[in-house]
Amino acid sequence: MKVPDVTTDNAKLRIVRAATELFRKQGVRRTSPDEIIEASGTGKGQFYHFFKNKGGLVHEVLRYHLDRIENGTFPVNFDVDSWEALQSWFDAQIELQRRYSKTRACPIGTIGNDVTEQDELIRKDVALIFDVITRKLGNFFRKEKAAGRLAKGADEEALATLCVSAMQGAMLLCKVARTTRPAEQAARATLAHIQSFRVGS
Amino acid sequence: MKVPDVTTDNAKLRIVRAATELFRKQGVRRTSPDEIIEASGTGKGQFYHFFKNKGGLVHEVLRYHLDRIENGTFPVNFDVDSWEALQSWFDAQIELQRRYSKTRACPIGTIGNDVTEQDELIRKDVALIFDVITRKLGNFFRKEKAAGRLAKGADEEALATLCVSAMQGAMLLCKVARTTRPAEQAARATLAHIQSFRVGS
Amino acid sequence: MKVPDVTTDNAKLRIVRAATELFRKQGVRRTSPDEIIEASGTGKGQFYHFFKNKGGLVHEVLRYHLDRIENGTFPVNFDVDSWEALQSWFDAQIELQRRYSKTRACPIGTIGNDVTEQDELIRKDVALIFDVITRKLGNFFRKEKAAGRLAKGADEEALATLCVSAMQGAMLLCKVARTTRPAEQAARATLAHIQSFRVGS
Amino acid sequence: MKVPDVTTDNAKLRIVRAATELFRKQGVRRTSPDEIIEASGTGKGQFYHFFKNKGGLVHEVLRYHLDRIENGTFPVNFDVDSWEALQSWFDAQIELQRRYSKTRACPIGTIGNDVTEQDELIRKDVALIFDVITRKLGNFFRKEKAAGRLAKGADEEALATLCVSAMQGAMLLCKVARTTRPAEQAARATLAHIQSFRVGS
DNA sequence: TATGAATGAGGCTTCATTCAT
DNA sequence: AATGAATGAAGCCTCATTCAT
Repeated sequence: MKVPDVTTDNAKLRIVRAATELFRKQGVRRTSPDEIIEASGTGKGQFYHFFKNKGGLVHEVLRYHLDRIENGTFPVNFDVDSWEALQSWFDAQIELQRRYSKTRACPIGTIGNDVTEQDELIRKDVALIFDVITRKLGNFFRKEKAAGRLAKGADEEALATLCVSAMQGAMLLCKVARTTRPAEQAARATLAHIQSFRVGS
Repeated sequence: MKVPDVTTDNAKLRIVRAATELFRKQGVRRTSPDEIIEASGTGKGQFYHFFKNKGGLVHEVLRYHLDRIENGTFPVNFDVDSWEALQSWFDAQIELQRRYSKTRACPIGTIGNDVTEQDELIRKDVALIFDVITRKLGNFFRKEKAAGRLAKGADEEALATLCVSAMQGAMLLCKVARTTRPAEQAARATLAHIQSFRVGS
Repeated sequence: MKVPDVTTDNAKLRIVRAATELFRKQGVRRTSPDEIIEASGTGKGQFYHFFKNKGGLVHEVLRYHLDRIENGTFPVNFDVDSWEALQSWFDAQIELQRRYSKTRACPIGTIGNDVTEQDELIRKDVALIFDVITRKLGNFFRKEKAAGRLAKGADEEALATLCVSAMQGAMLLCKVARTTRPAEQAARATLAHIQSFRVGS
Repeated sequence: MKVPDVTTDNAKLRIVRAATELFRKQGVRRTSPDEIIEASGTGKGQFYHFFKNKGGLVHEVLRYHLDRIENGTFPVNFDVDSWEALQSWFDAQIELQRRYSKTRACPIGTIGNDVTEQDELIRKDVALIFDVITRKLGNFFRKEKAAGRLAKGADEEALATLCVSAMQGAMLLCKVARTTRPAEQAARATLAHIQSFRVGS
């Protein structure tokens, strides 16, 4: 498996990267192939050579996100393995909000929101990513419960879903209100809820 | 003198209603003036006679939502005044998800997600609505605290923000996963968290 | 003949006046009925009650200009009856340029330039006005020649045409160059030419 | 390998040429992109592929005029280098009027008249062209003065400005009066004025 | 691989005018 | 004489995609 050479290589990767950034900034629908081509410094032919169509590119962008989530190069680390890491998980998202205060910072959520009934493939891509994320958080809770550090009654999956939902929703509120407050409140409340299940410590 | 018949009459209202439904179903961006004109049985000139432009219509649609929220005719009742009503508030949203399982059910969130840096006016409209909603939930918590039925340490506003965030985010997860599960889990967890602050009862 | 009462009376006059100003500022084509209606504080029905269509209004605006030219209330006085008045005629136009340096100041020329093959009626209106203007200047030259103050060889009509042409053309140059220089140079040269025919004095 | 055939090939040039002609005939405002696309036998996408927008096309059309002025392929020759050439310069414009008796024949003036406050770029393009033209005429006068064939007191630039202004204005009069008379009179008078500065000969 | 010209459907908006009251 | 809703053609432009080289 070839490791892509970032500097010279690979119009394809350049397109994926340019698209990733543009999709995060303005959403999929508002980003035209021309814009991506321009930003990536490639040509029209390249685009349709590498990707069947715009949807094909979105698919690859989502794969790219998933890759980064799995190898830990995504701006937020989903491999939570300690209570500190959980705290950091929330903090990282608030930090993203602060940095890009005018846009929906989560690139996955942004794409998910643009999905329509038509894009079955993409919908599944996004679903898969949220699934992976939720499972990663859930794994931490399951591990803690197994270790007797989380109450028996805690529903690990529900807690994980709450984390993801609350932060995704909070980012929407942050975006429209132009403040990081909702994310901070949602994060604090969610964490408090989870902590209430902690045992011992 | 003609008595205005709400169902047939009144091109402006017909446009607002058609747009409301289309925006909810497919988002603002994917809905063209032509489509709205067609669906409302009006004409191009009407559209631009009543609304400065598409953004102007979005503004009116949001005002329409706000009106319905305030007078209780919105599909979800935000005037929560009892613990049962709070439970219903969550249930109503899950029910909406179930009904429109293929789309993002919350019409406000859908519009909010389509907002860009350009639409300052609309962004503020959406922010206002989320503010009203959050305040309404917060009012219930404040009332309960005042009545001694909610722990002193509870942060009413944070709880309200969590409710709204969690459900907005959960609806995104529901949409991409085509299941109401995330909404159910998020609702249950959020409610459990809030209940943990209840006193007496 | 009724003297229109400026303050209360006469939606029609209000429309004509608003249109006159808008046409001068932005040309006929760039000015829509709606804009005129808005500026005149009248209603759509008024407009089409008083004028058959937009062209009909242009016709009336031109009549309005002609009236003002004939009764001396136009911003430039065309009833030249002395060499000083001739000088003033040039100066007034340069002054108009200075005042409205960003637009073609002559309201007649502006309308004339917007005329197409279709607007036969309006073309004739404009032609008539330029005819009246040219004749007025010509009359002065004829009078002076009759009085022996202008050389026998002078072609009065050609001189008048030169005056009008040079200033109309110069105003175009002024507008695109954003300076009154062309008008000043054209005026000076034209005047010098005419003066060269003066006899005695 | 295809040899580019200027008449059929090259959509961009075909668009510029079609636009040039349509702009001259009916002005910029009255000419729609669709009309140009139709006349040039191209497609909508072509148009916006080659030109940012309609204004961008106008800009290119003006550059095209300037190119033709500078390389002598414009219908009027501005490289006046003799008194006969000066006479021809006037005659050519009268001839243009005769040929297109129903429209404003000067394509530059026609565009200049359509310019609004918004089109800064285009305004400057037109100003530049008039500048070039005026300078070319002025150069002839300067050369003649240097050679002692034009009176010392003659203002070369003012004379050039008079030539351009008078003919531009006269063409407006011609258009509205549907006769070439104003152009003939203005030309004759202007020439007479200039001749009065000739020395010797 | 790579380039960019070509295509045409459709999106948003303006405009001049007519109609019902 | 007055109001403003209704109409639909047309204007300008963007977009996703295909084609020729």
